[in-house]
Amino acid sequence: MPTDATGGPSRALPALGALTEDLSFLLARANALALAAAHAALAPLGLKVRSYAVLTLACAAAAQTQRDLAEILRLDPSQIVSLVDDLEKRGLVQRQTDPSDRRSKVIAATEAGRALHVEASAAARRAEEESHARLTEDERRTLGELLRKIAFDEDPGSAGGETAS
Amino acid sequence: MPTDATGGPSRALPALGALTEDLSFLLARANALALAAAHAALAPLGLKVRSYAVLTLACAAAAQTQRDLAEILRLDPSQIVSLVDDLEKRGLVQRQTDPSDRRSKVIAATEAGRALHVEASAAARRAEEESHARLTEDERRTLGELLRKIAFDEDPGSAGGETAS
DNA sequence: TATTGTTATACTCTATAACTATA
DNA sequence: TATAGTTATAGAGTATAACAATA
Repeated sequence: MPTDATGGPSRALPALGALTEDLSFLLARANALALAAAHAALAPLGLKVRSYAVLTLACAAAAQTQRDLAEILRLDPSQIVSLVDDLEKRGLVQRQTDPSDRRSKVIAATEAGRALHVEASAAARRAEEESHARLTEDERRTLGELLRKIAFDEDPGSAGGETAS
Repeated sequence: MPTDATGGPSRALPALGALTEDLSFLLARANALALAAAHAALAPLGLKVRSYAVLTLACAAAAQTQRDLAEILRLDPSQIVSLVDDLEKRGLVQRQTDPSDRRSKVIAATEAGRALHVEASAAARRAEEESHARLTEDERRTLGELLRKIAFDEDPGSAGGETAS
């Protein structure tokens, strides 16, 4: 029934031992919790975290090709296809052939897509609020800074180009 | 090629926009990075993050049944079976029928298992060191505290029993 | 020849339900 | 009857390779 090597809330766990000190374990668990909350919040709108991310980018100011989306979301281009397929079938986004390079397709949100995104965005925020309820505004800012260092500020000198999983 | 809605290191991404402010997005991305580093570090030892976690618990002081492992790792008991199967075939852990309740099986690490765990633990630590390189000792402690609040300290009054994903 | 989007395929992971043996 | 472990199966998710259209 559970999914990730992480998961649920409180309920005293047996003998977790040193694991509660392990940053990677905590990261995985916190992420699973936030992910679960987001999924639950988006489900009523017919969205998953992935499709919500695509819709979000489609609503962004700058137009993005599918290739862009794949890079931003670190997904394979072939996975973007099915995500966009689904959103397009539901009239939430449109594929527009880029005139300057007719191989590329720019993904643009429709009016309906933008409307749904407003709702979805609010739902996602509520979910985040729920899973981060124990953090003060200050703590959230701090957490953001620290996570950004791990997620983005990697030393350019070190690792080559890790591929997730 | 990529996997998670997150992933790789630096390399300036196009138009990430407000996403860099989104705690959930940062959490997912940081986790994917740490996970990827751990997987890469453990692979040469024939372990994945999951099997390493099981081996770690099998090496712990307190004896754990498969049911315990399932709860701690938030995995379904049926998934524990195949993880333990694999480790047992390789002579790293043993299933011992609990005399006090012959339905249960306690998972215990063998000598070989403990030896491998020492190596694996070091590899995991090196991987963590790599993905958290930009954090000072102080920052890591802070990050741990904040993540623990999200991962464990959930308000007992709120959520019932979310199931990851 | 290289690249974008697409399709197809295999493989892993996850979710469920049933079965057995014990209690 | 309830629980621990097991098995089986269906569905997501992921990884790869190939293909058509365009550059």
